[in-house]
Amino acid sequence: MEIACFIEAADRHCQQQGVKLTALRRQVLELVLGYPGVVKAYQVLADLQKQRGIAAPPTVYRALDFLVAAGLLHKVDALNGYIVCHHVGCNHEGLILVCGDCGRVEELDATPVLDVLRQQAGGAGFAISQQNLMLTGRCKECAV
Amino acid sequence: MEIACFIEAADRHCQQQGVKLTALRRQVLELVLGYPGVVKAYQVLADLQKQRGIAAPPTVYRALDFLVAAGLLHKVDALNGYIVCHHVGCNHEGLILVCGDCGRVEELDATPVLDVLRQQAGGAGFAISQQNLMLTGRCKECAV
DNA sequence: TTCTCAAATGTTACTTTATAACAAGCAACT
DNA sequence: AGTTGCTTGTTATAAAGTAACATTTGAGAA
Repeated sequence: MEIACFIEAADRHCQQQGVKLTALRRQVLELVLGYPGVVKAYQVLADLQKQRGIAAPPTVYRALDFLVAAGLLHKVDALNGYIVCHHVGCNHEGLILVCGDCGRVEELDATPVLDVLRQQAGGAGFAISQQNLMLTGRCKECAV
Repeated sequence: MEIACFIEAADRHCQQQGVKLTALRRQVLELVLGYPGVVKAYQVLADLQKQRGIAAPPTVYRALDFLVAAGLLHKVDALNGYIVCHHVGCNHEGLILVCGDCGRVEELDATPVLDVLRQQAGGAGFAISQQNLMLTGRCKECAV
Protein backbone atom coordinates (compact mmCIF):
# COMPACT_ATOMS: atom_id res chain seq x y z
CA MET A 1 0.00 0.00 0.00
CA GLU A 2 1.36 3.33 -1.01
CA ILE A 3 0.19 5.23 2.02
CA ALA A 4 1.96 2.91 4.42
CA CYS A 5 5.10 3.29 2.38
CA PHE A 6 4.91 7.05 2.50
CA ILE A 7 4.26 7.03 6.23
CA GLU A 8 7.32 4.88 6.74
CA ALA A 9 9.45 7.29 4.74
CA ALA A 10 7.96 10.19 6.66
CA ASP A 11 8.82 8.51 9.91
CA ARG A 12 12.44 8.06 8.89
CA HIS A 13 12.51 11.65 7.70
CA CYS A 14 11.28 12.90 11.06
CA GLN A 15 13.77 10.81 12.98
CA GLN A 16 16.56 12.27 10.88
CA GLN A 17 15.28 15.74 11.70
CA GLY A 18 15.09 14.92 15.38
CA VAL A 19 11.34 15.50 15.57
CA LYS A 20 8.61 13.07 16.48
CA LEU A 21 5.91 11.80 14.17
CA THR A 22 3.46 11.04 16.96
CA ALA A 23 0.33 8.93 16.63
CA LEU A 24 -1.85 11.97 16.16
CA ARG A 25 0.41 13.52 13.56
CA ARG A 26 0.65 10.24 11.73
CA GLN A 27 -3.11 9.93 11.76
CA VAL A 28 -3.53 13.40 10.31
CA LEU A 29 -0.91 12.68 7.67
CA GLU A 30 -2.75 9.50 6.73
CA LEU A 31 -5.99 11.43 6.39
CA VAL A 32 -4.39 13.98 4.10
CA LEU A 33 -2.81 11.17 2.09
CA GLY A 34 -6.27 9.72 1.64
CA TYR A 35 -7.23 12.63 -0.58
CA PRO A 36 -6.03 12.93 -4.16
CA GLY A 37 -5.29 16.64 -3.88
CA VAL A 38 -5.91 19.64 -1.71
CA VAL A 39 -7.54 19.09 1.66
CA LYS A 40 -8.87 21.69 4.02
CA ALA A 41 -8.20 21.73 7.71
CA TYR A 42 -11.85 21.33 8.59
CA GLN A 43 -12.20 18.35 6.29
CA VAL A 44 -9.38 16.69 8.15
CA LEU A 45 -11.02 17.73 11.39
CA ALA A 46 -14.28 16.10 10.35
CA ASP A 47 -12.45 12.91 9.39
CA LEU A 48 -10.62 12.91 12.66
CA GLN A 49 -13.87 13.30 14.55
CA LYS A 50 -15.27 10.28 12.73
CA GLN A 51 -12.26 8.24 13.75
CA ARG A 52 -11.81 9.29 17.35
CA GLY A 53 -15.13 10.76 18.37
CA ILE A 54 -14.06 14.24 19.29
CA ALA A 55 -11.44 16.66 18.14
CA ALA A 56 -11.13 20.42 18.20
CA PRO A 57 -9.64 22.76 15.62
CA PRO A 58 -6.34 23.33 17.44
CA THR A 59 -5.68 19.61 17.39
CA VAL A 60 -5.77 19.54 13.62
CA TYR A 61 -4.06 22.86 13.03
CA ARG A 62 -1.17 21.93 15.28
CA ALA A 63 -0.67 18.65 13.52
CA LEU A 64 -0.87 20.30 10.10
CA ASP A 65 1.57 23.02 11.13
CA PHE A 66 3.97 20.40 12.32
CA LEU A 67 3.71 18.42 9.10
CA VAL A 68 4.29 21.53 7.03
CA ALA A 69 7.30 22.49 9.14
CA ALA A 70 8.64 18.97 8.74
CA GLY A 71 8.33 19.27 4.98
CA LEU A 72 5.76 16.52 4.67
CA LEU A 73 2.94 18.80 3.58
CA HIS A 74 2.67 22.07 1.73
CA LYS A 75 0.15 24.74 2.50
CA VAL A 76 -1.79 26.06 -0.47
CA ASP A 77 -2.57 29.61 0.60
CA ALA A 78 -4.78 30.45 -2.34
CA LEU A 79 -7.16 27.64 -1.41
CA ASN A 80 -6.71 27.55 2.36
CA GLY A 81 -5.67 23.96 2.01
CA TYR A 82 -2.89 21.43 2.31
CA ILE A 83 -1.27 18.94 -0.01
CA VAL A 84 1.18 16.12 0.50
CA CYS A 85 4.76 16.80 -0.52
CA HIS A 86 5.80 14.07 -2.89
CA HIS A 87 9.49 14.86 -2.77
CA VAL A 88 10.27 14.43 0.89
CA GLY A 89 13.80 13.16 0.59
CA CYS A 90 15.04 15.06 -2.41
CA ASN A 91 15.51 18.70 -1.58
CA HIS A 92 14.81 20.39 -4.85
CA GLU A 93 12.27 23.16 -5.08
CA GLY A 94 8.88 22.29 -6.45
CA LEU A 95 6.53 23.89 -8.89
CA ILE A 96 3.17 22.93 -7.49
CA LEU A 97 0.17 23.15 -9.78
CA VAL A 98 -3.21 23.01 -8.14
CA CYS A 99 -6.48 22.66 -9.98
CA GLY A 100 -8.87 25.15 -8.47
CA ASP A 101 -11.80 22.99 -9.51
CA CYS A 102 -11.04 19.44 -8.49
CA GLY A 103 -8.07 20.05 -6.22
CA ARG A 104 -5.80 17.75 -8.20
CA VAL A 105 -2.14 18.47 -7.72
CA GLU A 106 0.90 18.12 -9.94
CA GLU A 107 4.48 18.74 -8.90
CA LEU A 108 7.16 19.76 -11.36
CA ASP A 109 10.73 20.89 -10.94
CA ALA A 110 10.92 24.60 -10.27
CA THR A 111 14.70 24.83 -10.23
CA PRO A 112 15.18 26.44 -13.65
CA VAL A 113 12.47 29.02 -13.23
CA LEU A 114 13.56 29.82 -9.69
CA ASP A 115 17.03 30.53 -11.01
CA VAL A 116 15.48 33.20 -13.17
CA LEU A 117 13.38 34.50 -10.31
CA ARG A 118 16.39 34.67 -7.99
CA GLN A 119 18.21 36.77 -10.50
CA GLN A 120 15.25 39.06 -11.04
CA ALA A 121 14.63 39.44 -7.30
CA GLY A 122 18.33 39.96 -6.70
CA GLY A 123 18.21 42.94 -9.00
CA ALA A 124 15.62 44.46 -6.66
CA GLY A 125 17.75 43.74 -3.59
CA PHE A 126 15.87 40.67 -2.46
CA ALA A 127 17.46 37.36 -1.57
CA ILE A 128 14.87 34.65 -2.19
CA SER A 129 14.85 31.78 0.25
CA GLN A 130 14.35 28.12 -0.55
CA GLN A 131 10.70 27.58 -1.32
CA ASN A 132 8.10 26.13 -3.58
CA LEU A 133 6.17 27.91 -6.26
CA MET A 134 2.47 27.40 -6.04
CA LEU A 135 0.20 28.13 -8.97
CA THR A 136 -3.50 27.61 -9.37
CA GLY A 137 -5.30 26.86 -12.58
CA ARG A 138 -7.35 24.21 -14.33
CA CYS A 139 -6.26 20.70 -15.04
CA LYS A 140 -6.96 18.94 -18.32
CA GLU A 141 -10.07 17.19 -17.01
CA CYS A 142 -11.61 20.35 -15.60
CA ALA A 143 -10.82 22.54 -18.60
CA VAL A 144 -13.96 24.11 -20.05
CA MET B 1 0.47 64.51 -3.54
CA GLU B 2 1.27 61.06 -4.75
CA ILE B 3 -2.00 59.46 -3.76
CA ALA B 4 -4.07 61.96 -5.72
CA CYS B 5 -1.88 61.32 -8.73
CA PHE B 6 -2.36 57.59 -8.46
CA ILE B 7 -6.10 57.97 -8.07
CA GLU B 8 -6.21 60.08 -11.18
CA ALA B 9 -4.31 57.46 -13.13
CA ALA B 10 -6.58 54.78 -11.71
CA ASP B 11 -9.59 56.76 -12.85
CA ARG B 12 -8.29 57.00 -16.39
CA HIS B 13 -7.44 53.33 -16.31
CA CYS B 14 -10.99 52.42 -15.31
CA GLN B 15 -12.52 54.62 -17.97
CA GLN B 16 -10.39 52.92 -20.57
CA GLN B 17 -11.62 49.56 -19.32
CA GLY B 18 -15.22 50.72 -19.41
CA VAL B 19 -15.71 50.25 -15.68
CA LYS B 20 -16.55 52.80 -13.05
CA LEU B 21 -14.32 53.91 -10.22
CA THR B 22 -17.17 54.98 -8.01
CA ALA B 23 -16.86 57.11 -4.90
CA LEU B 24 -16.84 54.08 -2.65
CA ARG B 25 -14.24 52.27 -4.69
CA ARG B 26 -12.11 55.36 -4.85
CA GLN B 27 -12.39 55.75 -1.10
CA VAL B 28 -11.29 52.16 -0.52
CA LEU B 29 -8.42 52.58 -2.94
CA GLU B 30 -7.30 55.70 -1.09
CA LEU B 31 -7.39 53.84 2.19
CA VAL B 32 -5.23 51.04 0.81
CA LEU B 33 -2.86 53.61 -0.66
CA GLY B 34 -2.48 55.09 2.80
CA TYR B 35 -0.63 52.00 3.95
CA PRO B 36 3.00 51.36 3.06
CA GLY B 37 2.53 47.65 2.41
CA VAL B 38 0.02 44.87 2.84
CA VAL B 39 -3.43 45.79 4.18
CA LYS B 40 -6.14 43.47 5.36
CA ALA B 41 -9.78 43.75 4.43
CA TYR B 42 -10.87 44.32 7.99
CA GLN B 43 -8.34 47.09 8.47
CA VAL B 44 -9.85 48.83 5.49
CA LEU B 45 -13.30 48.13 6.90
CA ALA B 46 -12.36 49.74 10.20
CA ASP B 47 -10.98 52.79 8.41
CA LEU B 48 -14.10 53.02 6.33
CA GLN B 49 -16.26 52.87 9.43
CA LYS B 50 -14.30 55.77 10.92
CA GLN B 51 -14.90 57.81 7.81
CA ARG B 52 -18.54 57.08 7.11
CA GLY B 53 -19.97 55.79 10.36
CA ILE B 54 -21.09 52.38 9.27
CA ALA B 55 -19.96 49.78 6.81
CA ALA B 56 -20.35 46.02 6.56
CA PRO B 57 -17.86 43.44 5.31
CA PRO B 58 -19.46 42.96 1.89
CA THR B 59 -19.05 46.65 1.18
CA VAL B 60 -15.30 46.39 1.55
CA TYR B 61 -14.90 43.00 -0.07
CA ARG B 62 -16.85 44.06 -3.11
CA ALA B 63 -14.76 47.16 -3.52
CA LEU B 64 -11.54 45.21 -3.04
CA ASP B 65 -12.63 42.54 -5.50
CA PHE B 66 -13.41 45.22 -8.04
CA LEU B 67 -10.05 46.90 -7.55
CA VAL B 68 -8.24 43.59 -7.93
CA ALA B 69 -10.22 42.76 -11.06
CA ALA B 70 -9.43 46.20 -12.41
CA GLY B 71 -5.74 45.58 -11.83
CA LEU B 72 -5.35 48.34 -9.30
CA LEU B 73 -4.66 46.04 -6.38
CA HIS B 74 -3.15 42.61 -5.93
CA LYS B 75 -4.31 40.07 -3.43
CA VAL B 76 -1.61 38.49 -1.31
CA ASP B 77 -3.10 35.13 -0.42
CA ALA B 78 -0.42 34.07 1.99
CA LEU B 79 -1.15 37.08 4.17
CA ASN B 80 -4.88 37.47 3.52
CA GLY B 81 -4.11 40.97 2.38
CA TYR B 82 -3.98 43.41 -0.46
CA ILE B 83 -1.32 45.66 -1.92
CA VAL B 84 -1.47 48.47 -4.40
CA CYS B 85 -0.35 47.58 -7.90
CA HIS B 86 2.32 50.05 -8.87
CA HIS B 87 2.26 49.11 -12.50
CA VAL B 88 -1.24 50.12 -13.48
CA GLY B 89 -1.65 50.18 -17.20
CA CYS B 90 1.10 47.68 -17.88
CA ASN B 91 -1.49 44.93 -17.59
CA HIS B 92 0.90 42.51 -15.99
CA GLU B 93 0.94 39.84 -13.34
CA GLY B 94 2.90 40.68 -10.26
CA LEU B 95 5.97 39.10 -8.80
CA ILE B 96 5.55 40.07 -5.20
CA LEU B 97 8.54 39.86 -2.91
CA VAL B 98 7.94 39.95 0.80
CA CYS B 99 10.74 40.38 3.29
CA GLY B 100 10.27 37.83 6.02
CA ASP B 101 12.03 40.12 8.48
CA CYS B 102 10.60 43.59 8.08
CA GLY B 103 7.49 42.86 6.01
CA ARG B 104 8.53 45.22 3.26
CA VAL B 105 6.96 44.46 -0.08
CA GLU B 106 8.38 44.92 -3.56
CA GLU B 107 6.54 44.24 -6.76
CA LEU B 108 8.12 43.31 -10.04
CA ASP B 109 6.70 42.18 -13.33
CA ALA B 110 6.07 38.46 -13.39
CA THR B 111 4.84 38.31 -16.97
CA PRO B 112 8.00 36.90 -18.54
CA VAL B 113 8.53 34.23 -15.95
CA LEU B 114 4.84 33.32 -15.99
CA ASP B 115 5.10 32.82 -19.72
CA VAL B 116 7.72 30.19 -19.04
CA LEU B 117 5.66 28.71 -16.24
CA ARG B 118 2.55 28.56 -18.43
CA GLN B 119 4.47 26.61 -20.99
CA GLN B 120 5.89 24.23 -18.43
CA ALA B 121 2.50 23.77 -16.77
CA GLY B 122 0.84 23.34 -20.13
CA GLY B 123 3.09 20.38 -20.76
CA ALA B 124 1.60 18.79 -17.66
CA GLY B 125 -1.95 19.53 -18.79
CA PHE B 126 -2.51 22.54 -16.58
CA ALA B 127 -3.88 25.89 -17.71
CA ILE B 128 -2.54 28.48 -15.29
CA SER B 129 -4.93 31.25 -14.40
CA GLN B 130 -4.09 34.92 -14.08
CA GLN B 131 -2.30 35.36 -10.79
CA ASN B 132 0.58 36.77 -8.86
CA LEU B 133 3.68 35.01 -7.76
CA MET B 134 4.57 35.58 -4.17
CA LEU B 135 8.01 34.84 -2.85
CA THR B 136 9.52 35.37 0.56
CA GLY B 137 13.10 36.27 1.30
CA ARG B 138 15.26 39.00 2.74
CA CYS B 139 15.43 42.56 1.52
CA LYS B 140 18.72 44.43 1.23
CA GLU B 141 18.31 46.16 4.56
CA CYS B 142 17.59 42.96 6.43
CA ALA B 143 20.30 40.90 4.75
CA VAL B 144 22.62 39.34 7.31
C1' DT C 1 -39.84 64.12 -18.35
C1' DT C 2 -40.77 59.73 -16.59
C1' DC C 3 -39.94 54.97 -16.89
C1' DT C 4 -37.12 51.13 -16.69
C1' DC C 5 -33.32 48.32 -16.24
C1' DA C 6 -28.90 47.12 -14.70
C1' DA C 7 -25.25 48.03 -11.82
C1' DA C 8 -23.87 49.38 -7.33
C1' DT C 9 -24.48 49.61 -2.55
C1' DG C 10 -26.82 48.58 1.96
C1' DT C 11 -28.17 45.22 5.32
C1' DT C 12 -28.69 41.05 7.95
C1' DA C 13 -27.20 36.93 9.02
C1' DC C 14 -24.23 33.39 8.61
C1' DT C 15 -20.23 30.19 7.28
C1' DT C 16 -15.55 29.15 7.16
C1' DT C 17 -10.96 29.57 8.81
C1' DA C 18 -7.79 30.12 12.51
C1' DT C 19 -5.84 31.17 17.13
C1' DA C 20 -5.38 32.41 22.23
C1' DA C 21 -5.07 30.73 26.66
C1' DC C 22 -4.88 27.53 29.99
C1' DA C 23 -5.32 22.56 31.69
C1' DA C 24 -3.94 17.92 31.49
C1' DG C 25 -1.15 14.11 29.93
C1' DC C 26 2.98 11.70 29.00
C1' DA C 27 7.64 10.26 28.15
C1' DA C 28 12.54 10.75 29.33
C1' DC C 29 15.84 11.74 32.46
C1' DT C 30 17.77 12.61 37.39
C1' DA D 1 9.20 9.66 42.87
C1' DG D 2 10.17 14.44 40.97
C1' DT D 3 10.95 17.52 37.38
C1' DT D 4 11.18 19.13 32.82
C1' DG D 5 9.60 19.93 28.28
C1' DC D 6 6.91 18.65 24.62
C1' DT D 7 2.35 17.15 23.13
C1' DT D 8 -2.49 17.07 23.33
C1' DG D 9 -7.17 18.42 25.24
C1' DT D 10 -10.56 21.97 26.00
C1' DT D 11 -13.05 26.20 25.91
C1' DA D 12 -13.83 30.21 23.96
C1' DT D 13 -13.31 33.59 20.63
C1' DA D 14 -11.16 36.15 16.83
C1' DA D 15 -10.54 36.82 11.95
C1' DA D 16 -11.84 36.23 7.21
C1' DG D 17 -15.22 35.78 3.81
C1' DT D 18 -19.94 35.03 1.64
C1' DA D 19 -25.12 34.30 0.72
C1' DA D 20 -29.29 36.36 0.03
C1' DC D 21 -32.25 39.87 -0.41
C1' DA D 22 -33.47 45.04 -0.07
C1' DT D 23 -32.57 49.54 -1.64
C1' DT D 24 -30.51 53.12 -4.23
C1' DT D 25 -28.75 55.30 -8.24
C1' DG D 26 -27.73 56.65 -12.76
C1' DA D 27 -27.88 56.20 -17.80
C1' DG D 28 -30.59 55.31 -21.66
C1' DA D 29 -35.35 54.43 -23.75
C1' DA D 30 -40.14 55.66 -24.20
